[in-house]
Amino acid sequence: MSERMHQENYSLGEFQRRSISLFVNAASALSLPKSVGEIFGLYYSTEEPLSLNEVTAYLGISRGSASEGIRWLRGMGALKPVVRPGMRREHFTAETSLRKLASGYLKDRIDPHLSSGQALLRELGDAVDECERGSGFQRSRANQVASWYRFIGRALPLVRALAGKF
Amino acid sequence: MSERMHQENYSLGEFQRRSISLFVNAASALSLPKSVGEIFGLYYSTEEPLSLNEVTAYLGISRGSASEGIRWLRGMGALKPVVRPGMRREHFTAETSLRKLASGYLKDRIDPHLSSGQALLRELGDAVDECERGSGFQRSRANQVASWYRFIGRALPLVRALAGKF
DNA sequence: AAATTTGTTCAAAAAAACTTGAACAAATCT
DNA sequence: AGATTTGTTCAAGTTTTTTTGAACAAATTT
Repeated sequence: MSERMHQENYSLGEFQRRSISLFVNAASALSLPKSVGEIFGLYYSTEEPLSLNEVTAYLGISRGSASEGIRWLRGMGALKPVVRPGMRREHFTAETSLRKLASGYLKDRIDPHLSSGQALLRELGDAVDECERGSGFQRSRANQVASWYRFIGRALPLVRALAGKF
Repeated sequence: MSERMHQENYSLGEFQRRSISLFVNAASALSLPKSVGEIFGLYYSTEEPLSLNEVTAYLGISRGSASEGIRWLRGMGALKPVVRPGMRREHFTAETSLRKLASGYLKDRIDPHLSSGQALLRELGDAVDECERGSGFQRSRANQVASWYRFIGRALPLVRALAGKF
């Protein structure tokens, strides 16, 4: 055969396979794509830094998926670039600080919704005020949601802080 | 036309429209279907208890969606059946206790993943133990994830408790 | 410099999630 | 009872999300 095996059959160990299952489960809990869970699980369970190519070889997923997943994980700070001097290309390792992982996730996936939510909340308040006959019912509901947002605004930093203890 | 308008053209007020936007946004933050956000937004912004039929009339969504969405919301305790005696059918109102809403959500969407995760975590630990040469690396990773799960197991009740203050 | 390896991008394919509407059952009304 | 209203279920249709793979660019090797 004239074809060289351009993608060695990297195979996963027991520990890696189980880590991957664990993080795929976590990804599903957070409504993240399965591939993101697989990729992070692989990094988390592998001591050596890995390149994109190695990820595709280990997981048997396409380059597109791997690229996309790695980009996302890196963007939220779950993968750290490793400077292996003299090494061919970019390699990464898993971030293992729960505080950083949590912050990254919150910043990327929650904060945007939170601020757009606050804008909508303001509009809701305006609607009640302007409308004059802001029936007591509407007024009290608007106040209640506002207090919920205040709660969330305080609870999230608290979670980040607590996560730092681990 | 021999057709009777079997679905009056219920129309939404300003306050309702804005509430709905707000909860659609929240639904998206929680990766819930848009229709669920719409339905809860409608209930939250409407003083009178509503039946499924009224929901479809107000929102212009199909009975299937409404049924599905209401079932889900009721299942997690976000809608309360109202016993309007002498009233045609089941009517509901929005639950407004943040503690109950949060508990319901956590119980329905998080707890299941959490316990399946704990099972997987146990398997991971077993894998490390059995394998004998549970390289220090693997051992320490397994311990770390275990501590994360412990953290989450404590943080969630805390969130529930705090949410009770609102 | 040609050939090879590595990574990115993006259109098309596949899969998953959501919605619709029609058939059905149960309750309510005439 | 017959007709009507209300709600459920589920197969089929639609939309959205995710994955793939091929074309391209940059870096590396020979």
